[in-house]
Amino acid sequence: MSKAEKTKDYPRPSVTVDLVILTIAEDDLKVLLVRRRQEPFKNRWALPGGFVEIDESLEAAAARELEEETGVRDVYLEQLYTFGDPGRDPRGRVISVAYFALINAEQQHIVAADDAADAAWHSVFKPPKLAFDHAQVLEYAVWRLRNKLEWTTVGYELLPKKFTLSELQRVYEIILQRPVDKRNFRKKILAQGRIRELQETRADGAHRPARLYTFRKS
Amino acid sequence: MSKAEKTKDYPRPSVTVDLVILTIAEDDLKVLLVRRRQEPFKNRWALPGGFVEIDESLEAAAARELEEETGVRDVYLEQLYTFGDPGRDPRGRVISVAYFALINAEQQHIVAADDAADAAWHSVFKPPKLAFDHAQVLEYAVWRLRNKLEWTTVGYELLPKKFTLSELQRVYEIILQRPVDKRNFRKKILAQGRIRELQETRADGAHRPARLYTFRKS
DNA sequence: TATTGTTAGTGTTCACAGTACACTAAGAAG
DNA sequence: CTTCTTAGTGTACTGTGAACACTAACAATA
Repeated sequence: MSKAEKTKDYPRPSVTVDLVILTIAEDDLKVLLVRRRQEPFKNRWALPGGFVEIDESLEAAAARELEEETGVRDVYLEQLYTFGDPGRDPRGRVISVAYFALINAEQQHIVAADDAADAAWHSVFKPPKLAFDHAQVLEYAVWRLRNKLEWTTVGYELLPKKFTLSELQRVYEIILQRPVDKRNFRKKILAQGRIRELQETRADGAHRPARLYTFRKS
Repeated sequence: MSKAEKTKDYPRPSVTVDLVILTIAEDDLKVLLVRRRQEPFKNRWALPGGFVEIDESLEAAAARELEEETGVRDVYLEQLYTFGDPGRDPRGRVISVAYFALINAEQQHIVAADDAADAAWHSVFKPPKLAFDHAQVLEYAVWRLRNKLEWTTVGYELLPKKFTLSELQRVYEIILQRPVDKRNFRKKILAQGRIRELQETRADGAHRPARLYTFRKS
């Protein structure tokens, strides 16, 4: 900032936001990708994103793009990292602020805006070849999600309001890609005191119905 | 990125890097600040920083600014967060990618480049009023450093090659702002196996000399 | 209506890590 | 040789994470 007075002397890069939109579906962790219709990387899959408007905060730009792509708002959204290597976009200098968003199964109605007609969910664990440096961005997002899962309550963002402990456990197993002990898991989660037991159960098959819980936002 | 094809339609923000350069001195955690000579915030202290050149990576820009301000290179440097609220700079849209750097006592020869003649170390715990949103940036840097201290080996970046365990403990106490138990600290640090005992001691006063250790980069 | 299949739900033991806590060792100064 | 100051060391307790197997409740069907 010390030299901001010289603003006009400097050629300015373009600034975009790229979104890693994650959800749980089909017993897998999925990322929303859009197929590119222009060069460069024509027909490759890419993370959704777009330019930051001149009078809009980075977070607002990310939220706007998210809503354009998925129709959802008011979901978990966090800044990830800023990627700005010259050469990451063959058309010129583009600095991209990556965000990651978590949406739950109830919010997965993709309304695919014009510029994202070819949007689809892909497994984050075996994604297609991605445009730009998006493979790196995605990898970092998954790493960050795994870390946050252990220290925060982000897991709940991937579930609907009411959920069973087995569903929550499955979310952890899918993200961490390893089995989790049922008893230890329940003990730990309940000890945190972040969820409230409901006087309700859900039966979904030929077996004992599961008790429903809800996240207690404090 | 999906709309990058329309680059030319968008007014571009300026992009800068701001640096939170931290060191241990005078038994305190210090940040390097520069006094602004122009409006806005004339005469206020600010984090050093500057524009990202069009063909330079963000990290390279940060390293370059760091070297301009302090003369040091090859030190710990990590991207912190990107601040981009419209209005954070009264002159126009400026998006700033914040980095934090750690330098040790031996590297504190500030060579104050032209544009930073008024550079000085200030306590991070009671800093002067800062320009722009730099107070927020600084606060976030300290929070991040505290976290990293517990999970990584960043602490060693603040010490010279050879150091005593008491010096290392003091670094932890200063950053965490709480006393640390000597025996538990030594046990934990030695158990990590990240430092190597040297066949050397240092006497600096009327008391038993302390054994020197060195960080083992693996 | 009894049996089978399937998921829900529950406690205890053990290993390890973090924490609390007090004395001896080695040098310099006087 | 006494005093002062920092370096250096071990043990007991507490809480947390990990391993591990059986009963409960329902639907389906024989």
